[in-house]
Amino acid sequence: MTAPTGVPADPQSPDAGPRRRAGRPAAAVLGQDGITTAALQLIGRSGYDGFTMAALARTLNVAPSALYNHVSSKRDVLVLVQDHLTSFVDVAGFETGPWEQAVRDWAWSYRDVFSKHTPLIPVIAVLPVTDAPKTLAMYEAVSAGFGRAGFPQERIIPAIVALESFIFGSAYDVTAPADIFDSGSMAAATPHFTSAVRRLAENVDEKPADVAFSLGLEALLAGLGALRSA
Amino acid sequence: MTAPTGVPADPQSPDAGPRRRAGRPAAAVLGQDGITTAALQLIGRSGYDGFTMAALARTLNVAPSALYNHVSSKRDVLVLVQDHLTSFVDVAGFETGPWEQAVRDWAWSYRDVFSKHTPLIPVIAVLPVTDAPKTLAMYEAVSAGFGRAGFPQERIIPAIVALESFIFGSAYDVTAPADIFDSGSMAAATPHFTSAVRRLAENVDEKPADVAFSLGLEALLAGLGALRSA
DNA sequence: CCACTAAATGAATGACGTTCATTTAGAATG
DNA sequence: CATTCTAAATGAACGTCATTCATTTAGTGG
Repeated sequence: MTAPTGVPADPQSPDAGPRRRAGRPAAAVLGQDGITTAALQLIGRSGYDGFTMAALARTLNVAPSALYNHVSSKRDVLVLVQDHLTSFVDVAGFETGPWEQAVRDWAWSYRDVFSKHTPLIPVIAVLPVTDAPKTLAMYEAVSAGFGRAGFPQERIIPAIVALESFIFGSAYDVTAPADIFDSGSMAAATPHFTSAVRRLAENVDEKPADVAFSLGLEALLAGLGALRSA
Repeated sequence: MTAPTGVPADPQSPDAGPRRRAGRPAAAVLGQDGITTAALQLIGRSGYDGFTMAALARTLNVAPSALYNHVSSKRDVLVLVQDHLTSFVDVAGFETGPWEQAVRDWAWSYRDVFSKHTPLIPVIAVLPVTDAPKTLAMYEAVSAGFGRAGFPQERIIPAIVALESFIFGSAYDVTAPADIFDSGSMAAATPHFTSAVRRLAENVDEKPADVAFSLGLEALLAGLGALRSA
């Protein structure tokens, strides 16, 4: 219905760079790879609040609707980002070193990566591995390590899932405000809790989230390690 | 600007019940308690997708904007719901029974409650306890139990946080699709993982999420329990 | 009796994700 | 070289939400 103008006027504000005309450009918007890295940049710059399809399109000098030629939903973009981030998780230890240290390195790096991306956790946690090849590769490396370490086959997946659950929950913990346990005016009514919190606050050297993560991880390592036969 | 009619015509569709007139009714919209239980009902009926401020208002026979007299944001409602749900978590064991069984009961019930409310987890995980009195009460009961069981004061909060992290992550796991680990066409490229998954699938008696949760919880119980002095 | 105030209204706003008809211009085909 | 095919981009709608605001209403307390 709208009168086509052949060369549409650029409606962008003057600060925006020159916008590509319609038609097939040199290499599209760079496809899913380009979208993924652009999304990662945008998230790094503006956080997940500023991460909007419109903002992502602006980053790529493209109209928002153009994104839907390469991706079928915003959730799709999040999945791409998630899978990309997984390649930063350290699984090297599983090929060489002892099981315990391998799990330690893996778990810490896994937590660190996603503590900066907690909005992805609800997505990852229920995502079929088919939709995330790099994540699948990570599972393969970890599974192989568990097998080599002498885990019975039927315990490998449950053990990994248990560790992952702990990791995801702990990633949230990293982002919690420092005063999350400050009971404020209710302190008198909660003596045991309040005194325990005070003791925790006395330790100024280590971050509370790291203390809790270390404690839980070492407990899991000891408990799960006992399942090995070798 | 709009001409006031004194008695405004009810613009609702015929299926809606009689709408209250403006002004101060008998007991408001029931205040925060009423909103909380209405929200819980609505979520139970329509899930978190259907849980919208408009839908919540309709449940209460009220205009959406009226909710903002009692609550300052949708997130506020979620916090109210979260705190209410916490009262369903079982902490009875901490007052009577042995520590291990108390933690078991607590952890399982905690996971079960929030596995049906995973959209609340990002909210809970970073929520200051001041904003959630019932949650604070739960922490008090748990802290007291840990103290009685002989935990050193400075380890109580980290231990609870570690357990909670594991619980939150595991709550997501409960909602994961059954085929989440089906590697599909990539099966050949991931032999270790694929064979481990196959072994898991052979167990038809127990749900995978329960196996993983039990495994991780028992490991944590053993590992953390060793911290007790008594 | 009157001023005060809690509470409800409904219209308006501003994001945001997503859809769709249409256009464009390389690539492929003959 | 002409024609057809098609991936990719456009911009104008939508529809859905949360949230705000000026205004009205009706108990309550002085």
